[in-house]
Amino acid sequence: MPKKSVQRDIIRANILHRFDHPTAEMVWTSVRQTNPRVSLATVYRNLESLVREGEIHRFVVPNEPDHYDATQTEHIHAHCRECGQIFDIDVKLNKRLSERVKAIAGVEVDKVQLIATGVCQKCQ
Amino acid sequence: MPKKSVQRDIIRANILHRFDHPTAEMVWTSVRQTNPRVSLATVYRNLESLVREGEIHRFVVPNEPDHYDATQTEHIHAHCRECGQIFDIDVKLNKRLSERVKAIAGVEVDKVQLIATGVCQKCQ
DNA sequence: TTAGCTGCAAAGATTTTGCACTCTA
DNA sequence: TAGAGTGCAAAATCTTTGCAGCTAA
Repeated sequence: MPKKSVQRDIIRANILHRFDHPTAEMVWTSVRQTNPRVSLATVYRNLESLVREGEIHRFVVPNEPDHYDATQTEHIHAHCRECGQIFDIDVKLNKRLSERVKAIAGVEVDKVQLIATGVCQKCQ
Repeated sequence: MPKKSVQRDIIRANILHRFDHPTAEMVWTSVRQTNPRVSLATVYRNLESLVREGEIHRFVVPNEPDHYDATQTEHIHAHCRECGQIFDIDVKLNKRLSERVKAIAGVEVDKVQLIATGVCQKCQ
């Protein structure tokens, strides 16, 4: 169990209460508005800690730093390469897919990330 | 059209003739065995150029540098976090999925990347 | 000849880590 | 008060870029 800390509470509250899928730096920017002394390293450390505990997820985006996601239901991401916005798409494929991967490649899958890249309506 | 160059031919041949999904550095290591003077920057530049021309694809892997892939048929990747090996899984989901993303989020998708992370048989 | 490539080194971008200090349990 | 968390700066990692020289067209 991580020890309680002011910074941890702030960072945790921030990521849990927003609906975009911020990068560490985005969380940092937001957190600093009320708590200017929080360092980016602390944001990274606490986000990683929340990932370890399963409260949030970290995912890769092409040509971008990693993003974090507090949504717990199964879904995939669409990413607009123009404005950077990330959209949740409610698609369930983990179970069947994991079975298939296990059968074909022998890999015991514990994490599936799907990212669809394109251009959103506003940016077209 | 890119201009012909010895380095380009070597790098292109290397990535097209291997079946793993190497990172730029892996291509570099391989290429240097026969051509020690090729620089890593040139490998990156030529791989990017091949991506632009559609001969290969570049894809993200969690906690790893980007990988490149010469396979042209639609598929997804399974990644062993222990040994780093990447497996191709023949799964078609682009078309239906892209339609869904378009309908729900309004994103015109041109690239779908799915990566399933876990532990392979050998590493279990 | 000249526009594009290359190697090298440096810069950029992202993320992690060492260390001295602070705070929680 | 011991151990964990923090800020800061430095290091680590991956990738791109500036520049002077080389090469293909």
